[in-house]
Amino acid sequence: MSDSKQDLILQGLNDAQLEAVTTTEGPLLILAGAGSGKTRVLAHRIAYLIRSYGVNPASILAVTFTNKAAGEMKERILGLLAGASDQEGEEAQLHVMPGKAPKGQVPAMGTFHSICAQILRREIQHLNRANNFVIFDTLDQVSVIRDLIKELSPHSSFAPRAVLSAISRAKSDMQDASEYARQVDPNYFTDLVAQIFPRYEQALKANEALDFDDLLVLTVELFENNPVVLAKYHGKWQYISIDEYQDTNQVQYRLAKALAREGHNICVVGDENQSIYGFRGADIGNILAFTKDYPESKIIKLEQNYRSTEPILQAANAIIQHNASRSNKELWSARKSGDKPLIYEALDETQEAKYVIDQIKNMHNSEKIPYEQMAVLYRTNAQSRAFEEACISHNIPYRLVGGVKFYERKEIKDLLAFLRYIQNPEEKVSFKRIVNVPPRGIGTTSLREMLDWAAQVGGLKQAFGLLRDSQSLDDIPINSRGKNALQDFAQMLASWEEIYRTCNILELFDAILDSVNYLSYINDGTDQAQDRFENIQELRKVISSYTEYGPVHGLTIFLEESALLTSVDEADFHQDAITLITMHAVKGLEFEVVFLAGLDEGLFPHSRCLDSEKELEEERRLCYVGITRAKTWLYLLHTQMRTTWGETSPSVTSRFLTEIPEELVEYDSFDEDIAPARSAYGIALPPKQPLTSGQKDLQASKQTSKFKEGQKVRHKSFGLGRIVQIKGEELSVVFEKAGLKKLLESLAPLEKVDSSQ
DNA sequence: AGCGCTCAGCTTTTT
DNA sequence: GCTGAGCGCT
Repeated sequence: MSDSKQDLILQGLNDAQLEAVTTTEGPLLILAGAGSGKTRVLAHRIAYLIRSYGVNPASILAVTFTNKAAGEMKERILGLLAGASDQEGEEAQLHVMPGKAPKGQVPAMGTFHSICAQILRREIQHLNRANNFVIFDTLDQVSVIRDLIKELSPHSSFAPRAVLSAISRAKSDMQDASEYARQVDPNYFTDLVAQIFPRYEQALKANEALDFDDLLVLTVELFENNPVVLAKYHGKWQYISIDEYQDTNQVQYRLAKALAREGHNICVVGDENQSIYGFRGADIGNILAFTKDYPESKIIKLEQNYRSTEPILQAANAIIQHNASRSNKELWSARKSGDKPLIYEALDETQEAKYVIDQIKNMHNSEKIPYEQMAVLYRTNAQSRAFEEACISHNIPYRLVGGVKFYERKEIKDLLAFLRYIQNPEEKVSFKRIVNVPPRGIGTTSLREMLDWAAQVGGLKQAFGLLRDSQSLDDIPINSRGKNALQDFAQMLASWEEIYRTCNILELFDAILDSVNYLSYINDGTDQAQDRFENIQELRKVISSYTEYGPVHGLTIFLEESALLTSVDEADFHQDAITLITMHAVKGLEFEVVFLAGLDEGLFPHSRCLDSEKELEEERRLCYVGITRAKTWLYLLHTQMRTTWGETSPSVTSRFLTEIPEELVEYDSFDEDIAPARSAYGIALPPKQPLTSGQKDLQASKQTSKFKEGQKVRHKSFGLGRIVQIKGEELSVVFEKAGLKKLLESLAPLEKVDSSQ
């Protein structure tokens, strides 16, 4: 180890960062504000451990928030160790995941879920479960729960997803079905959940499947009940770091605790102000409890922000000030000068998108900002649509993060189901999906008969064996037509299983495509067919990168990694394109230019969070996360009206916007009384275009009302407000104190207010 | 058995 | 305004 290389690792760090990097022994809590260089610190710290302490890389475990982050950190560390410069602009390597690490000694890195999956793949037999378990994604879970609801409460109208999230919440709090039933407030809904919960767990077991929560829960169970296995991993991982610790839930917390053995070389990094996953059980309490759990722990605060300009930070700080509970860190930036955040009020979401795209074009052409340095952030995935359409019509390249995921598309799920079923022949969700795809004459009746019979003879695998080999098929209780079709299917299965055992995953994939004629099944002559075809080619390309693992193992690794990809992992960051992304998924990323769209009450903060102060504060932290993604330019957007589910209704400016003092922001051509979007209205919607019913109403209303939209008014009891929409007699008015009210013009005690006052 | 049409629910956020 | 479950027709 040369001094110059060690210098490189410590070079360019500020005092606090330096201390964090060189504090290697004992528990360490790093409170790292947004943009304070925590990723850099973590990478340098690991490089330092290896280079200066001679720690074996294989005895280091780093838990990251996405697999992409793990890949990037791995690159950085390798760069540092190789003596390369650690400057920005490293190529992010996609699909670098723990299972695919090159041979040799490397740290274990990945999300909690992917690390646990790997542990369970080796150890789950200690819990009497099958090693070839499949991982159920949300759609698989919903399908199981839908069946159970139908069975247990055929006429109930509860959404499977609501039941699922109740179960998932319980599991991430380490409650099993009976504990849930004991502890929950009984009502009609929770009674149903309590009934479904144990059946759902049984169904998973019967399918030899694990859901996302199981990966964590079972690993904790394994560690807490099996000292020998735990000792093995204690021996393996001496140095542990966990990123985004403020977003760990109860299971993850228990996992971290179990792993940090006597040496307590555990380093956690987090920021209370960026805790945004409370809805899935994350508990800020975990980061606060760290110093209690480890009394000898050291705390280091990183308070210098290297990312954003001071005006952007001021806006972020102004908003977070409104949270009663917040961390007392004061972020500061050396980038003192810069543009203030720019607020723009659009007429509706279409105009909002148009404005954003115009600005993006502008920035790209005149400021020479590459597209990849610009991002549009929003609260809900549904908002992406308007931006996608605007990008398409203005020829702006974009990448959509999240939304309908690649691996959730029908054709991809189909083909994955074939692979999954081959890996695990007892898994019925996949089986049901593929048994009649493409249609081969196995309908609901035959399927039911097959499943019933399989249950009697000891499982699907057994049943298919009998179907192939049996001398007297007459004994098999399936109608003859279905039986023939199932027999043919059994033959196909047998040939795939042979290929599975002897050939690589690509050969298996091609054999399936070929023997079921999947491509011609997909090709129905519609526009979608081409998309589907391309998706299949894309899938084939991904699969071809797993051939090196050989038979059996290649399929296991591929299925595991594809199931555990995060939305950020899935996105292609290689081309110069703007990013469309939710504020949840954007955590950890940064851009020169950030557009925060949809700052309307009910959307952001979301209506479901309005009646709980706790959830409202989480929304505010989400806003803080969004703002602090911006390095140099920040746009804050809201609308006057918005269309959801084909219904147009007036919007109310988000409280988050009004929480920023006026002197900290600027307005884009915003006139106090006549909003700019109104003047753009005529230009943007020439009469040639067909009008929606809402717009027609708006037009019609203009002649009859004595008020104008945008008009300031005073109401006898509600006080000052502004008219946002006129539909005939009905006025929608947003009051400063009372919020949105719908009033009848002929009855409401309303008077115009002079705009000059 | 399989296709196509209609209607309902949907949108918080994610592994 | 979209997806997908369910029903009815062939």
